[in-house]
Amino acid sequence: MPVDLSREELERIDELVGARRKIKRGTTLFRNGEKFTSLYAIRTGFFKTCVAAEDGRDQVTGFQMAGEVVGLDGIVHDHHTCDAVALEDAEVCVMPFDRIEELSREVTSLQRHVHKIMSREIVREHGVMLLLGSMRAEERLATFLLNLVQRLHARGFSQSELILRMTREEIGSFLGLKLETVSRTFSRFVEDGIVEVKQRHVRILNTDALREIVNLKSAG
Amino acid sequence: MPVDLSREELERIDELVGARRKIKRGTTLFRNGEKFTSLYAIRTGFFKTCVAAEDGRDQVTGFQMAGEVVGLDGIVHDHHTCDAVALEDAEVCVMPFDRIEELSREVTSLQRHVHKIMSREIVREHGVMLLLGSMRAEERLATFLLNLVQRLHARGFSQSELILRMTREEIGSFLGLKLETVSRTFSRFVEDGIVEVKQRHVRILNTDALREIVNLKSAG
DNA sequence: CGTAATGTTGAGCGCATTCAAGCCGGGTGG
DNA sequence: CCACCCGGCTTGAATGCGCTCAACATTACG
Repeated sequence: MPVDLSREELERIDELVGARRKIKRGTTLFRNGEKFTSLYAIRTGFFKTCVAAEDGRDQVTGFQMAGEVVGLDGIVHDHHTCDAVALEDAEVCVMPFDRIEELSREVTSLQRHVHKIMSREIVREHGVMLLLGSMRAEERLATFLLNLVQRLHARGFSQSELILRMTREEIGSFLGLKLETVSRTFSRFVEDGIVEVKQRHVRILNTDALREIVNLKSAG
Repeated sequence: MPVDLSREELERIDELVGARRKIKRGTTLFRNGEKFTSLYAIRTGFFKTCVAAEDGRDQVTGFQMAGEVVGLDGIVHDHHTCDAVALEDAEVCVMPFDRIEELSREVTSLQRHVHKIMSREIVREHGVMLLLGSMRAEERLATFLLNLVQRLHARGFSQSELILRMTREEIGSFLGLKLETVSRTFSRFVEDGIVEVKQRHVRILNTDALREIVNLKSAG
């Protein structure tokens, strides 16, 4: 948790980090219906969260990487309402929510931090709603790639190269597209010289072109 | 705020309700870019919240009614990232966020309540993402109507009759559809005897049929 | 090395959109 | 009181984007 804190505050916050937990690729950190006890800070690895409709269809609601927090959905009803699945071997810090609430009554900056994390998630989801509600396939994929590479860059990775940890189907589920459409859209980007794609390895050749696709939208 | 509280706690919470504010129909409670200071509990009236893309398109992210809270988006960056527009004359309680944080350090049940409100919003948005990402027009509108009537019923209104406070275009924006599609879908429901529609007045004749539409989905 | 999972590509279709015309209802001013 | 206007709504016809279905290619993995 990268916040400005005094040493004393930091020591207090160490208290709330309970056990660490390793999650094997393909297994769940928590599942829809399970009792909610903790938030999880991702240390390493990559997750997806998804909600399910009764008929079996599911919607990926987000992809999370190191430094991000999952589990906020469970607070309202004391039970989780989505699944968190590791897309590669991962490790998380388990932060019992009781402790978080207890500590954030004493440490103002932690309280503030928790509020911001939740608000950030709300704002992020607003962005996804905009994407799902009004963008076309190319815009969605361009937005997705830019967002992903930006978050990776903030973690010290390349601005132009990335490895997708998720399948075309999972990307499609997140973006409200079928996997074939995702694949075709990738191919169009490749034809246009915007990216190189070799399976899950993506190299962005022309970031500005991606930005244009996002900004032109239907106005073009 | 309907929570179980001791008398003392209730008195403390009264402290955080600052002024009330009246919002005329068509005007904004807050706007994208404005400084964030407070959350707002809706006392009367009906709001929409919407985010804007650079090119002018906007996406309605939700409709809010009495008893619901708006403004959570502003916490992360100390500025609002969406607009809240009154769809009819409305009145809200202004709750300065400083006071909320202060008080919720002392009143455990308030702290818990604030966390639940934010988590509830996150879960609600998951549902909208599922809708936008994987449902067809009929399912979206059926889901929308059922949700609206259920929330109204919880406030003492009819289970089967409602007045839409928003235009077809606003419904469409929320559901990721064009206004013509919303209109056509309403017409289809009318043909099928599921609802009666006279402008913004809607009477649900067959709730089960709406539920079926939602649950059958593409599996049908 | 063989099998299953994942990804690519093609052809045809269908649902929602686009474009366009007309309708309804409420409000305003003559 | 009626004529008019304008925003909101409905409906029709044609288009097109993304989906479905299907075949094949590639990769991962036991």
